[in-house]
Amino acid sequence: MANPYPTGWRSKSTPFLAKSLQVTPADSHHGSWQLWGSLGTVRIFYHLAMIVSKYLLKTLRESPSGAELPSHIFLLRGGYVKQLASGLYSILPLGKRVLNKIERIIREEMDAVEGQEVDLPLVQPSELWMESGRYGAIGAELLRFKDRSEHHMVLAMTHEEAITDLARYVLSSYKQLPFMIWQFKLKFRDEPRSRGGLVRVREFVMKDAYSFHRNDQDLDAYYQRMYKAYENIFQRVGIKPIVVKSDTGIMGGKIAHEFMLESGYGEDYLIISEDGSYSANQEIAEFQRVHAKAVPLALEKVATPGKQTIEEVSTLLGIKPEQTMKAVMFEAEQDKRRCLVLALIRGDLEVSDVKLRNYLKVPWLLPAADDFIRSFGAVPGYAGPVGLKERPDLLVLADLSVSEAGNLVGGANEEGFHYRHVNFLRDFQTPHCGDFAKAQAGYLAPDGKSVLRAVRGIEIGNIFKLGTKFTQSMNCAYLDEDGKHQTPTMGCYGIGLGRLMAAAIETSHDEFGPIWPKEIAPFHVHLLNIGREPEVMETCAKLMSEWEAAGFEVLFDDRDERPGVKFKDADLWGIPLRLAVGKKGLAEGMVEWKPRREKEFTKVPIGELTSRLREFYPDH
RNA sequence: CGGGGCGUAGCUCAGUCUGGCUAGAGCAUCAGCUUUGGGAGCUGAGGGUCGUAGGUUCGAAUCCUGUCGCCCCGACCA
Repeated sequence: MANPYPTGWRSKSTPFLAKSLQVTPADSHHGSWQLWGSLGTVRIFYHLAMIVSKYLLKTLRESPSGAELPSHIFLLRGGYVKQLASGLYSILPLGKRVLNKIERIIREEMDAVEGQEVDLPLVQPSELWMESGRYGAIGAELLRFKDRSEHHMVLAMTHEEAITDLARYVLSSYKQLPFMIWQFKLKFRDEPRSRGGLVRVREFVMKDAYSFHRNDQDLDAYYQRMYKAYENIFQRVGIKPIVVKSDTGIMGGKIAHEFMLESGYGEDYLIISEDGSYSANQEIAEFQRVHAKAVPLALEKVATPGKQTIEEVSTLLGIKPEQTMKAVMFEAEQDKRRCLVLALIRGDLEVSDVKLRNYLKVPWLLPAADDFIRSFGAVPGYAGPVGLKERPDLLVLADLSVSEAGNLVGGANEEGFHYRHVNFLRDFQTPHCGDFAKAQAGYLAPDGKSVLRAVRGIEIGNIFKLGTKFTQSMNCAYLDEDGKHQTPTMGCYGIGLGRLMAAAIETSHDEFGPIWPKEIAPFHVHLLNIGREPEVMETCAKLMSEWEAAGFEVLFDDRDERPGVKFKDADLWGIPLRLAVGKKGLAEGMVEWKPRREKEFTKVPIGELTSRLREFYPDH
């Protein structure tokens, strides 16, 4: 370059600035910038180093209205993301760097379990989803539309169908099994309500992995390896998840685990035993019922005029709610027939509709309409199982709290009357007895050895033994040693990247901003100058180029801002190490060394910085 | 989908109840000067069809109706 000071002469009164720091585009073909100093030219490559004055980000002094979670506030204030619409976020360069780091970690862990990375379409033909049966089973969350040639299409909310389609194309022999295919891929879910910044969004990138196996034993073994891989991933991003058993829902699988971050903002309720031996999502959590065995007394009708709720009835009769029986009624469709579901449960417990749905194998349950209830001879408010005529479309389900207890007060199916001393088998029967109750804090753990407590959690990943749900419905098969067609069994494993980034902040922040774990911080080093003296700027330029050459990622805050502004932004950017170069320190040959996690800085001789850096990042 | 709240400058908000001059402040941005260790000071500048459509009125950010958007609680969530 002929002219070392081509543009941007800042100030007539401080011409030395132009010599100390002048940033211009380098040879435009190299996508880099050059810093001029008396040392000569320093070329800066974007992927390794960045100078703040050229970086596309914007920090906010105040948090935008509506942001409540620390992760939401800091991601917006720090310039990591920007909201475009409800549940839709633009990722800015700084946020993208964090996501890239997360991707790198996940890719390494997927490699370690022999995953093969692919990329499948977001837009998919509806036929594919009809084939698996999910087109009808999923509601408005699945976005459906027509393309210009009137083909029915969907935006994929997950990729089981597409992956099974790929698997049935490539898979022919047992010799190919097992294998695992995975991708980082956009998902779209038309959520009824997005919330909490990146915690629940409508469009997001997910790492989704799918494994194919000859049998359940092989799937079980691989599932365990994936479980371990997930533990590695979360540990590396600085998160300590609670792992819970979870609902397998209409996916039809067998076993699933969710990796949850405990958080008061979480959408899921987790049930955990005090001794730590049991944990499950509340949807499916089990517990041990406590009930007194009693000698059945004679059935007795009592007048309870106007008393419909458990509370009213038990108060009137002077008994405890646990001596009553509640009948909760739903409508469901089973075998294409509209059915009345009469769920019986002890008065003090609550019905879990997830458990009901899973037992009945139906996708939905609706509260039953009054006239529908009456058509079965039951009376809303006074409904009970006693005296109801058996019908094929009447499904009576008895929770263990009812079938194993006795002498309960239940509805008489007559306006204003209940029965005392209702007993299972003697007064009513049903083959459908089981666990249909929602577990609550304070109940006994399934093993009876400790008490359950409830915490809220954010789901940050799941692993799922799918079984043959997709391979069967979509006709994915292979030939075994005997030349016979066999259906492979599947597992699927997901992690939402944006949510993971938010979860990392939820786990690690202070009042000023995030404290990024070393492995996912957007940069390794945050370098900043205090004062604009030539020697300060030159030292910064020299250090930057030295570290860049050593492979460290450096963010240099070269702005002509007051130290306070730079420190505040440094906190907001949360880079693990902040190094400040100022005239005073420089006079002693020192630079200020401040890990983000610590309150105070220490002074380090300039000559030792690079070796200290290597100690700070031993894995680098 | 039910309940609640909010839409005024890039961001945070005042003004709306009780209609009335050219629609305001702080922060941010641009220019200049000063300043330089935890979000500086002064001077000046740019930036808003007050979400949108209609209505009432001599006159609407303000009152009425519709509509769109955003947030929170609940329902929902492979």
